[in-house]
Amino acid sequence: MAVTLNDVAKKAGVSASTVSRVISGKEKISDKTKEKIFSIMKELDYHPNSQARNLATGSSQTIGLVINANEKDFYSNIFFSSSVFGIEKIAQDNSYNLIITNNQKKRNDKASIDTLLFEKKVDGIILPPLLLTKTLITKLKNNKIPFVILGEPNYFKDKISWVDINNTKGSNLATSHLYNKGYKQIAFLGGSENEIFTKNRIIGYKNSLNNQEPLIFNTENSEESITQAATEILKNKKVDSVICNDNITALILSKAAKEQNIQIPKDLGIITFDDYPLSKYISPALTSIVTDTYTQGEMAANMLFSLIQDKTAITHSLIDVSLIERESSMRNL
Amino acid sequence: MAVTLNDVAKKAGVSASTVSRVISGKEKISDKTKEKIFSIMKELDYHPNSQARNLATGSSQTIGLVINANEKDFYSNIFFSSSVFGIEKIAQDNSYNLIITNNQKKRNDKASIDTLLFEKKVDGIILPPLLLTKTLITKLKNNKIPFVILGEPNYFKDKISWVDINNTKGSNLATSHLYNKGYKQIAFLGGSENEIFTKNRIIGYKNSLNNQEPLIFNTENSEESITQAATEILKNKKVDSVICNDNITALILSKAAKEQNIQIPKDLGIITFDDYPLSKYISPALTSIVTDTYTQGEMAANMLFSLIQDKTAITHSLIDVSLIERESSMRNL
DNA sequence: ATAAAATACGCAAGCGCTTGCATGATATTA
DNA sequence: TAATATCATGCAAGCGCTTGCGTATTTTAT
Repeated sequence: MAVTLNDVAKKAGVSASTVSRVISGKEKISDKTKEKIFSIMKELDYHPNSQARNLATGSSQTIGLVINANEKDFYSNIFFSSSVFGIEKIAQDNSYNLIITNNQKKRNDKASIDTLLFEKKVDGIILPPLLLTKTLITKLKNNKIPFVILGEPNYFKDKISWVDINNTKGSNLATSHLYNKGYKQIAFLGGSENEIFTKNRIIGYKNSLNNQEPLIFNTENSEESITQAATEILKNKKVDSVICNDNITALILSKAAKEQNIQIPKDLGIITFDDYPLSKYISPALTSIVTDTYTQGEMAANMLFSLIQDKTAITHSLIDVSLIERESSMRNL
Repeated sequence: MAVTLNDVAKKAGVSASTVSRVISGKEKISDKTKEKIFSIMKELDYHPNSQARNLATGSSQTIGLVINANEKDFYSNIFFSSSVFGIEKIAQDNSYNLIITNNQKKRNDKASIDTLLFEKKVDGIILPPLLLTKTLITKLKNNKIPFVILGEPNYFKDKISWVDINNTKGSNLATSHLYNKGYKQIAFLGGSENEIFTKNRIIGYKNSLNNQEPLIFNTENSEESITQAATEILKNKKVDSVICNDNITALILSKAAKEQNIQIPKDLGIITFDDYPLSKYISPALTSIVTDTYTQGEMAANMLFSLIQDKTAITHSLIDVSLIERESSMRNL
């Protein structure tokens, strides 16, 4: 049905190999035949069949992105979406396609990863830290499949390519900003230390502390848990400012504060990680640490393509963060 | 390097066809050889090469999703992410993979779509309404490529499969909710009638109006434009309630109102389309029309698989909406 | 017991493309 | 002008799998 290489070759009176070489452009072909073949390709509206090409070459011109997101979880959604845009951008720049698979615990787990890797033959894969088990690493290494982790991994940090947000720096910025504004007792609210990004944020927080004990309030990823921790913070009369692990946490805290007539930023300063587009429109607008997951995605994809070319090109990197000051920490000294 | 069908066949002392048949499971093979082959496949850790299979069968076991999103635009991101999860879910249920391509004007435009479609990378494709030009439709039809539109299309509504949110019903719900709360003069704020979803929302709004003229304030997708329209609304002393086209619009309006000491919901009722997870935590919490884009994605994918099986199975459908009442419209009568 | 039907499997061509090697034509050099 | 190098192209095998057709073997019916 569809027009094939051979159809083009026949019509042009040349062999299939010649047409193939014209398309790939990597070998010398006389200008005359080249033009002829190009015009015939146009005429017949020829499109190479990538399946066939891939079978012959052994490359799929495709990379995979595995995510482990609860479909209805906003946090993972928003994070996911901006990094995926970055990844897709770089893939497209390299004339690659991007296959996305959600790897849910509920579903038949590793099946989807295995399919991607061993059947679809993606040329490389980007994974979230949580999915990275030691057996998976072994499998990937054994099969020489390039991969990069979208975040700092728990194992083999040195032997694996990964990109993370510079979370410790984020906490540094937040902490010193609050001190500069005259706050004296800063608390950290949200997340669990099982999450490596939270762990890093807490490290950064602790490192920048001045004349105070760390005041850490971990939470689970649920409204109740966060509300409870927020209440506890507000009870603690020492605390005059809080670094929140994400926007929802910041909003829950902010709401609880309002209900107790605690004024923001006068009585309580708030900074949040992640700059959701909404957070500048709410009141008080939230001072935020900008975590550029789009760039993180770009970087991850770039690393992956380096690995695809040279399997030994292991690197890591941290995406820089910045602080945007808004009302929630703008205390008039 | 990798284990092939033939390796398995040789080791089992059978022909490749037999192994192939065992795998596909569609033909009679004796239990004895079946078991033998299965155990050898395990032993050798055999994975079928989908490139080869696809070349032989002509199917790619992959569907495509084309989006046209500005990578840094939150609106499109959040919309995109939930529908993509729905699509991916259904793809996985059907043992298909999902390729995602962002079709940016800046980039070489239709190249990405063409690659997906005509190089046999996908068996079908999901497109946003904006990308659907008449030439593309012709091309798709000519090539018998199954496709469904993620939203109501501008052309050929009857001859194309599509799923949209029931936007008119959304406006109906919002309007009658506001009337029930005792508001008398409802305005519609945001969006442009070029967007078909906005158009439908305005139709629904007009249809449910009671003893009032339509009060429509369209905006561009920019902060200034929205702020300006919001200011204008607040000047119009008739208006006592507003249906906003999205959350950011609602927040900008809400902020402007606060600055003028207009009280929500007492002096001004607000309802917004789309229920962002944040909107229940802000103050006033926003009454929202829930637009279930996850289900929309699922539905789109299901439609696509119907089309893949039977190219004539054209259908359309609207995803039901609901209203969640929160503070911004809770006037004490 | 014999014909007919069903079963289990092998053969080989084919899916559309790439690529190492070979070859004839043309250009370069001494 | 002969010898050598360079070009432009063709040949054919191969990538790993599927599938229509054919055949030997077993089962069922008579």
